[in-house]
Amino acid sequence: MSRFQPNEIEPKWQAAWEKAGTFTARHDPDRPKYYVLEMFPYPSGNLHMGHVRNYTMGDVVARYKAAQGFSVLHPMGWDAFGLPAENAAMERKVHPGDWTYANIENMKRQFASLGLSLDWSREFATCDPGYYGQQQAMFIDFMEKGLVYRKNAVVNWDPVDMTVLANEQVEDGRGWRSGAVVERRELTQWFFRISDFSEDLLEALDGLDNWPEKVKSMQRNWIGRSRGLQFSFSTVSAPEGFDRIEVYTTRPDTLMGASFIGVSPDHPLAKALERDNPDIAAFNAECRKTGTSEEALEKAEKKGFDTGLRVRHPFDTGWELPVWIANFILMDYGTGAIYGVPAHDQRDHDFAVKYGLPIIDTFLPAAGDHDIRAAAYVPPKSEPVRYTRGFAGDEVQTGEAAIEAAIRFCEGNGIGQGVTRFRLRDWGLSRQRYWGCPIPVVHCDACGVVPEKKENLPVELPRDVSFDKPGNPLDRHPTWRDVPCPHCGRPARRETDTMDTFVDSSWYYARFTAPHATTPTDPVEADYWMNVDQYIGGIEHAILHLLYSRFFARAMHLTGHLPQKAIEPFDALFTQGMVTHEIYVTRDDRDRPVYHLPEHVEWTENGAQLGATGEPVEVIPSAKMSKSKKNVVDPVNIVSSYGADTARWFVLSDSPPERDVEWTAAGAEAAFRHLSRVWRMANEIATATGEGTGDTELLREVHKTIHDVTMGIESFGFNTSVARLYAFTNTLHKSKAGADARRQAMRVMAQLMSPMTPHLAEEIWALLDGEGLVAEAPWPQADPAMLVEDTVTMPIQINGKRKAEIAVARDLPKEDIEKRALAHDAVVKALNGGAPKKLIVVPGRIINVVI
RNA sequence: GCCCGCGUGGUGGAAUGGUAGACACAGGGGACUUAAAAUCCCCAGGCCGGAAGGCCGUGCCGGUUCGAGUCCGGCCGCGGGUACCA
Repeated sequence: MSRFQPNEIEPKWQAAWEKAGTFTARHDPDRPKYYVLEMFPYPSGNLHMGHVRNYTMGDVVARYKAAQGFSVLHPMGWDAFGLPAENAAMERKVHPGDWTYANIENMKRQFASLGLSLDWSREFATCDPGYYGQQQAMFIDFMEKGLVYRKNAVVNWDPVDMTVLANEQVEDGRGWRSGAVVERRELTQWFFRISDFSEDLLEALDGLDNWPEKVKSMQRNWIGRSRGLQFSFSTVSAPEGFDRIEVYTTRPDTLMGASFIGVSPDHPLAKALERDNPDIAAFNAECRKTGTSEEALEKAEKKGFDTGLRVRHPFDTGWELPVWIANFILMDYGTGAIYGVPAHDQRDHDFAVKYGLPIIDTFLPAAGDHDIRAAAYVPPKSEPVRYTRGFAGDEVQTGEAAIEAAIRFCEGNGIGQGVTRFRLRDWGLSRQRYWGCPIPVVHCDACGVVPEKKENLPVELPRDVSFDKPGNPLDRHPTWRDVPCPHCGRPARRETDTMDTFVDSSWYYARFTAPHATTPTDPVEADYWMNVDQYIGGIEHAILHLLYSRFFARAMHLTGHLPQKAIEPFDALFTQGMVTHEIYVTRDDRDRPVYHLPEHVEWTENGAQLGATGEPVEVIPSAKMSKSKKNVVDPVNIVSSYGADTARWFVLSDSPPERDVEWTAAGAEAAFRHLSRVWRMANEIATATGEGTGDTELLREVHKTIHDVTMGIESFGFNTSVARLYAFTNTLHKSKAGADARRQAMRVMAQLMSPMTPHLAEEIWALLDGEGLVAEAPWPQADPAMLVEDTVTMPIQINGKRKAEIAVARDLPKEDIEKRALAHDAVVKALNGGAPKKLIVVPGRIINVVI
């Protein structure tokens, strides 16, 4: 017998599938469709284990659903715009387009070796003009529907490189290349009105029954609906135009505990004051040196500046409160101004202690006490508390009741009004970069902002650009920028901002239903294939990508590009865990981290070191594999030495799909050994003859295995399906059943393995005279009658601890089980002549004797 | 900081509130072999014990329950997101 040789059988079956057109999606009105989609990859140039895991999972679902008779759509494409291409252009003097398409070619070849059941005829990259041109057409439609607008927003500005930085490019407040302190700078930018959909995007989450609760929970918090009071304080001797300061609070019941007013450094009042006050200007400038990310702002040391202005408390005009500028107040949320209640907010408490501001309690525990000097008192809003400075509602009431009472009271007294607000901000889509989808508008001195004519789309990126200077090459392109106005024909300027790459990935699922259509979608195809029945991707996309896609589907429906049923485009979502790996780092002469690929690191008795130089390497615990940290593993080596089936089997077997998995080399060898063993068994069985014993027992195991493996796939418990197939391999190996029974068992096993190890499954299927391709064979059915056992083993617990077990007939009445249990030696001994306090019998499950 | 997860043997993990550790990896013992590889068989949570058996055990502390890895509360640690990484 020859050996198991994946590099021979895998290309053979890949060719057979291609010849048969097995994976070509067919619009077949007579069959139920199933659309399975994995989040498409960024073409970094190399497949990594995270891809293998993600796409193998999707492939299991796709192949399984096909076997169940569905007309399956399982497409693949490339999320091809983005920063790394521009970085490559700067570092290696290659054109971003050339770099990207070369990466795609390379990765596609690697993909092919995995034997995924993909319909490559639908492939596209988001950087194809054919794709982004349709995106531009939709942008224009969105403009017409009022879903797009422009406003000022802040960006990270590198004053040395004179360029806008991504948050990722800001390290400790400094630009990653220049090392310059980053500043916040305002630019006019394009926005989608996603916040118009806040309520709908929130409410509709309740209907997404097949989404993970954690993702819905994250989105709910992100959208962040809050109920509160908006009102204004009247100011004392403020600059002109600032007679009032508008604030929003979710805790109006604490108004009598107000201690100060805080405004954002970006608040109009703060900006007005800094014109005449150099100290305020200096403070604000200092605040603006914090990056734009929420994380940076929130983690920064809380600082304030007393403006000297005062406001009057709305309940008591003799009570004046100081107005501070505080660096932790975000201009983007609420009104950019708050009042601080140190007694009931820890951040305000810290601030009050730091600057010697009063701490005034408004409520205390209903029973007991709380030292308000030491820490803020912040009980859950649902907990009843005793109001010491209440002004509406009962003395003892919950925060929730008090908030509503306070809103009613204030509204009744002409002090502001109750409002519902959302944390969700509009989606800023402008990027000052080259490698993205051009925003298809023209700026004309006479006509203003004019959309490009649709017949002129796509607005293509110019090829001839240089990256020798930082900043957006489109901005300094000699000819691309200067165009006639589409409206009046006079000289005008193209918009040089491109779109956020999240726009590209917000509708690709819809484009896959008609990837070659001359409109963004084709109504007939969209109607047949939408929605995505199963979407699979990383948890890191739980909020932004998925929320933006939900918004985009709604916007596409409003502009006639998707049917009503597709406004929630993903019927079911599965978030797989990440593939993690240790990180290897050394420091450069400026003590900045330099990351190293695992393949460049060697382990010695002194620890990890660089293979080339022997320089010691610091090992940082496992984290998400990312190109920037270089903690990536190349699966190509595994495929070339063990074959795709081994790689697939391994990534499915070692960890539950939703959990992170740390990649190890150890398991690959074991996976290969197992598949070799299965292959050997199939060869033995193929030539076996004669009768044996235990045919029925083997058949029962076959049916139990069908059941368990099927349940595993249905519930995304691929690792348990794999474990079950391991166990069945052992069973079949030990079985003394006759040749026919073992052949039948082996054929079923090939079918059950086919979604996971499709090449080996085909080989075995052919070896055992299976009909046609196993990839096109119907899924085996478990016979329910074969699944039930006649006797069951029941554990006997005494006081909740297992002490014995008895075997009873499956349908033995409860009373008889009780009798049998009480008669058991261990129970008799434990009872010592007495009667049990309680006897719990769950038939088929457990017996618990309480003494 | 805030939001969301996760935490089980040496390792990856299994377990509708009902026998914790299935199935593997690494390890140990044995068979086969001149030998090795490969393959096959067996052992294996910890502690005590020759064994029978006993005690402990799912990050930590507490609670609900006849019964908690699973549910609830509070900690600790790790990870993801934090609106310009994708």
